[in-house]
Amino acid sequence: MSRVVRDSIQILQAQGYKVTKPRRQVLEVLEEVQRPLSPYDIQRLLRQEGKYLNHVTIYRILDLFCCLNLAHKVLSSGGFVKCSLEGKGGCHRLMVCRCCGALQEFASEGLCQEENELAQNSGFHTEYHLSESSGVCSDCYKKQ
Amino acid sequence: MSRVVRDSIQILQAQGYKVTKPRRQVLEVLEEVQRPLSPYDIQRLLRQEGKYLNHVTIYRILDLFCCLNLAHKVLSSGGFVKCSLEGKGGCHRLMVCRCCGALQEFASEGLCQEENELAQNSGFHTEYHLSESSGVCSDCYKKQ
DNA sequence: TCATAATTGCAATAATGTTGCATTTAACAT
DNA sequence: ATGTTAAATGCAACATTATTGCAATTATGA
Ligand SMILES: [Mn+2]
Ligand SMILES: [Mn+2]
Ligand SMILES: [Zn+2]
Ligand SMILES: [Zn+2]
Repeated sequence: MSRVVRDSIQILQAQGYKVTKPRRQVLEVLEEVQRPLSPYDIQRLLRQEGKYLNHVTIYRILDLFCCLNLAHKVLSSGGFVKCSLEGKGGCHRLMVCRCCGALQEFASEGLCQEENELAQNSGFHTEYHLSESSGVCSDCYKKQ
Repeated sequence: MSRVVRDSIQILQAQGYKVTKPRRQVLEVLEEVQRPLSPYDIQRLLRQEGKYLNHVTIYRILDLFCCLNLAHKVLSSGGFVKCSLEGKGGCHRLMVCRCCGALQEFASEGLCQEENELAQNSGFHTEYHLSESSGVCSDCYKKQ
C-alpha cells in the first residue's frame, strides 16, 4: 500500500469516517493509474479487476475525498470532470499529457502570489485556484 | 450589437461559415450574461426570451465557436463545462465569483512564461493552459 | 458478540451528450 | 426578385452521466 493511500486512510479515521472496502478500492485505483479518472472510469477499472461498486457509491466517495482534500477535480481533455489523488497539500497546478493522459502536479508559491496580486488589482478576492496545462509529457515527446 | 459579437460574426463570415439566426442568438446570450453558460443553460435562457433552439444545435454551435476561438470551455463551480465568449485573444486566465457567478478574464505574459518554464523543468512541453481562480468579486465583497 | 450509526446498493428518475437523417435556410448566381 | 445548392438546423432515438429516497449491509466501539 502506497504512502498516499496510507495517509488518506489515516485522515479518514482521524475525521471519524469509516475505512470501508469501497473507499479503499477507490483510493487504490486512483493511486494505481496516476491519471485523472471519472466516477465511471473508476467503476470500469474496478470491474476489470472483478470488483463491483455501484456508481452512486463512487460519486459519494469522491465527494467526500474532495471535501477532505484527498482528491480533487480537474478539467481534462474533452471537458469531463475527473478526480485524481491529492499530491502535495493544497497545490492545484497540473500538467496533463494529451497523448497518454498522464498527470503531473507541481507547486509554486511564486506563481500563487503573483496570481493573487493580479486578481486583487481588479478587486477580486481569490480563495482557491486551479491551473492546468495541456501538452506532451517527456516520455511521449521522446517517442515522436 | 456589441463589439465582440460583431467581431465574432465577421470571423464566421471570413472563414466561410453562415451567419445564422441560431449562431447570432448564442453569441448574443453569451455576451448578454457575461458568465459561463452550459449548452442547456443557453437553451433555458433563450427559451425565457421566447426563442427555441434544439440542444443539438447549441452543442454544434459551441463546438464551432471553440474551434474558431470565439468561445472556450471553463471549469466552473460544480465541475460543469461552461462556455463564455472569448475576451482577449488566446488568454485563459479566469476569475469566477462563487457568489454571483460573474467571470472576469485577464492576461499575463509573465505568468505564462513562468508556468511554461516550470513545466519544462520536468520535461513537459506545454501547448495550452488554463488557469481559473474561484473567489469573490469586488461587488459581492462590498455587499458582505 | 452485539448494538448502532454510517455506509452502501438498488431502483427510479433527471440531466447531459451523441448520432443519423429529413427539413430548412443563408449565400450566391442568375 | 427568384431559384439553386451546400450548409446548418431540428427531430427522434439513444447513450452516458448524475441525483435522490430508502432498504440492506457493514465498520466500529462497547
Ligand atoms: Mn492538487
Ligand atoms: Mn479565454
Ligand atoms: Zn504522455
Ligand atoms: Zn460576485
